[in-house]
Order: sequence, then structure tokens, then C-alpha cells
Amino acid sequence: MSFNCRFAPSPTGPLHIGGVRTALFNWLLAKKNKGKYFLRIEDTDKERSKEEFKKQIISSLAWLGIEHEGEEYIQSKNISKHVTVAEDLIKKGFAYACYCSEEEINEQKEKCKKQGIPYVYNRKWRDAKDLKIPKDVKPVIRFKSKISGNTIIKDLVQGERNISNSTIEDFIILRKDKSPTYQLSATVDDHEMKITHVIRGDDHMINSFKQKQIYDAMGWEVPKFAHIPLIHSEKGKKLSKRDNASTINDYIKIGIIPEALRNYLLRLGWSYKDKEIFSLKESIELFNFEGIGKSPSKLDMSRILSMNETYIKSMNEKKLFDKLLEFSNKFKINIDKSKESIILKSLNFLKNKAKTLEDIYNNSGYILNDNLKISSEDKSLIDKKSKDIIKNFIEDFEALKDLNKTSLEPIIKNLIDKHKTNFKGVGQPLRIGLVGTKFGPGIYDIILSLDKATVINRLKKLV
RNA sequence: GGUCCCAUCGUCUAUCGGUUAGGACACAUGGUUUUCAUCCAUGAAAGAGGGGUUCGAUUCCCCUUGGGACCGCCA
Repeated sequence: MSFNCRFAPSPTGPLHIGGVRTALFNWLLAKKNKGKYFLRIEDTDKERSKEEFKKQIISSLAWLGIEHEGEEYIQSKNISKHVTVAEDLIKKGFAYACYCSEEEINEQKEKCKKQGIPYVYNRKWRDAKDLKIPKDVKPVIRFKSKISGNTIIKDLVQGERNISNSTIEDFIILRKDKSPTYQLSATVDDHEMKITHVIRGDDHMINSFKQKQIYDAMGWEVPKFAHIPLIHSEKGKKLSKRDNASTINDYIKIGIIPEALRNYLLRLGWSYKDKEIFSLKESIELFNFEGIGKSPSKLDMSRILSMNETYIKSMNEKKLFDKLLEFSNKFKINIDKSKESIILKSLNFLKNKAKTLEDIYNNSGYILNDNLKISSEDKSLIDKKSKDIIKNFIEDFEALKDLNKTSLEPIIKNLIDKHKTNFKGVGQPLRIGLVGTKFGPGIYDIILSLDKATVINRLKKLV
């Protein structure tokens, strides 16, 4: 059995993380079923569709590694086909022109509101042989929706869904300017693209009932539907473009890596036993409809961070280094060529203190910046005794031939004995002098990561 | 308001009638450690409420409550 699915965002705003997850689920399922995953840009809203959003959508998906089959499908290019289908529906008696003016519709809505009853279009023109066609009104085309009976959709995630047909109004398929609406375009395109599985957010559930009627009217095979629960913001509402930290870029700029976000998104609303970490290969093999839950899930930044931390720690250091370079070049200051090798060899300890690439970048500050800024508070910690320790250290350190942990250790130990102090007594002044703060990597790591001259120069500034 | 849906620790979730209700994140405590971390160990933390069905319900059914989605000539 073939498996064709698609992700169909509209370029009327930046793609947020919920959409990304929908795309991921589609893509995973296509891979798993050896099917195809398409990207369709639904740009039939001419007013609001923007080229920049289209680009943002495509680059967001690419960043996560979600690659679509062939070129992206641009819906507006197929409008004439949509219109043809609408005309076909009229001919077949499944659609009709409605001459109600916008004022008339608004009046009806007002009236219903006052009476406290739900507004449904009154189907005035559905069978209007006796009505006079007003000259000054351009008609819209409405689909002749079923009035009686029920429609059942066997949803792959939600199970059997049953709705009374009377709750679906005669929805518009062609606007007064003859342009097709979403219900028509999406249906026609899904059919043309031979989509077998429509996997989308469950805010589309009602649309599936409408669209099914179009498929049936046209005698087309109805695809399988899967409506996945939405992602909620921390406030518990449907994620909107206004929520902060909702677009991919919000995560990229703090140094989240794609593998981690992919894993996080995979586990948001889906599970496989107790497993938390999934390689790409595993997610393709194991992902399924059965594991998708029915209730919406909330975004949790601490989990994203933790997932990122896990991936950073387990990642090949060369690969991590490349990501760090890319990150700093894009969002921070370019890493100087002369510092690259030091950073690379220091990643093995820098990454232990980091949840994000930004953390690594910040922790690398003592390598990247030749002039350290030491806060006055930290400077005040360098008292007479500390200065003596530093002086002694410089003497011993300069005399060292081979610089490694084994040769360094005795120096520190001797200083501890000599000055009757503990490790902190020696380590802290050195760290302040070399890193600029009390916090930082292990003192051996710091010394070994910097070259000898730099260590001496920095320490000499303190005494 | 109408229609539809959902309901296990704070969060993501496991359980598919019988479990001391498990894991992960976050949190707390302790240990390792040269600081901050990492790492390790431990702890606290959940079946919304009420009825049924059943020998037995977190699990099946109903009601209540709470939450959500949809109700555009947007998609």
C-alpha cells in the first residue's frame, strides 16, 4: 500500500514549533512506510501570504532535517484547477451560487447573537428558483452540505469520530472574486497529489468532515485522516505565533541543536514504552500512530534544555565544534581562527558545563578574549597571600619543561603545603587570574587549554 | 452559547481489569570533586469527584467538574 502525506502550512506567519512537530510526524511516517512526504505552501490568502514566511518555513524544516519530496508545491499555482472543480460541483448539483450580501449575512449573525442561538447560514439560496437575483451582488459559491444523517470518520489517532451533518453549514468554496477557499483548494490538491494520509493538527477535525463531502461528491477516494493533538503554550492554550519561544529561530539562537529538538518534539505527544532518547534511525523505525496520545501537551523549556544537554554531551566533538562555529558566527562574534584548535580540544570539558551552544560559547570566553574583565568583587579576593601563591606558581610554572596534568599536579600540591591552605586557596586565585571569575572549568583544564605564555601573562597582571 | 474532544506526579508519559501505579525532566537531600558544573545515590510528588459493571477498577460505562478545539468570503 502506498503512503503519501504532506505538510501544508500557510505562509501568513512564521512557522511555530507545533507546525514543526506536525511536519516531523508526517515525515517520520513517510520514511517508516517507505512513502513520500510533500511540502505544500497554502498561499491562497493573497493579502497575508508573504515570501519571507515561506522562506522561514522551508528553512525551519530544513534545519531539523525534514526534507520534502521534490520541489515544494505552491498552491496558488493550481487555482484554475480548483475553480474547475467548483464549476464541476455546480454542474453536478453539489454547489450553488449564493447572492446574500455581506450585510445580510452580518444581520443574520447579529440576530442569532441576540437570540443566543448559534449562527448557521440559512441556506437561503440553496434551492432558490423563485428568488430574484440581485444585480449589485457578486455571488459566492457554497457547497451543498448534507442536511440529515451522520458522518463517521475513522481517525487514525482519534478513533471513530461521529458528527451530525446538520451541524455543517453550506460552506463557501468560491469567494465573490471567484477565488477558491481553503476547503476546496486543500481537497483538490490532496487529491491531485494522491495524498493517502492527511496528518494534521486536530484543530482541523471539522474540516475533515467538510472535505470528505467534497471527495464524495467528486467521487474521489477519501484519504485516511489522522488528527494529532495540539501543543499548548505554558499557559495551556493553543500555541500561537505570538507566544515567545515558539519559532525554530527562537531555539536556534540560544544554541539548541536540531537533533535534540527533534527528539524532544518526537516525545511530545508520542511515546514508546519508557524510551526517551531516540536516534533518527530509531524514531523512523518505531514511530507509529498508536503511540500518539489524545490529549494536548504543554511545551516545557526545561525538558528541551535537558534534551539538548544530553545530545551535546554525547555528540562527537568535531561535530559539536562545527555547530559551535556556526552558532557563534551567526549569533555571536566569529571565533578567531587562531583559537579554533584550543576550543576544539577543550570541548571535552567545556561541554560538561553546558546545556546549549550558547553556554559553551560563554564558557569559552577565557579562551576567546585576550583581555579579561575581572569584577572588582573578584579582584578583592586576591589578597596578599593569594599574590604570593600566584608568584610562586609562576616561578614553578615557568620552570616546567613538559606541560601536562602529571607535571602540573605537584606544583599545586606543593603550594598548598607551603602556604598551609587547601585546594581552593590555590585554585581560586589562579582561576580568577586565568578566567576572570570564581567559576569556570577545572583549574588543570584551564591551564592546559591555554598556552604557557598566556598563562604567565595573565597571572603576572595580578601581582 | 452550540458542536466535538480530552483528563495518571508541577511537566512529558508507561500501564491496554489484578502493579508497593513505573520512567524521564524539573525539584530536594546526600556523596564524589579544586569553584560552578558533571557524575552517582536517595527522597518528595499522580489516577479530578461521584455513581455503576466486576471477585477485583487508574483501566469499561454514566453523571459532575475542570481543560481544550472549532463555530471566517483565514488556513
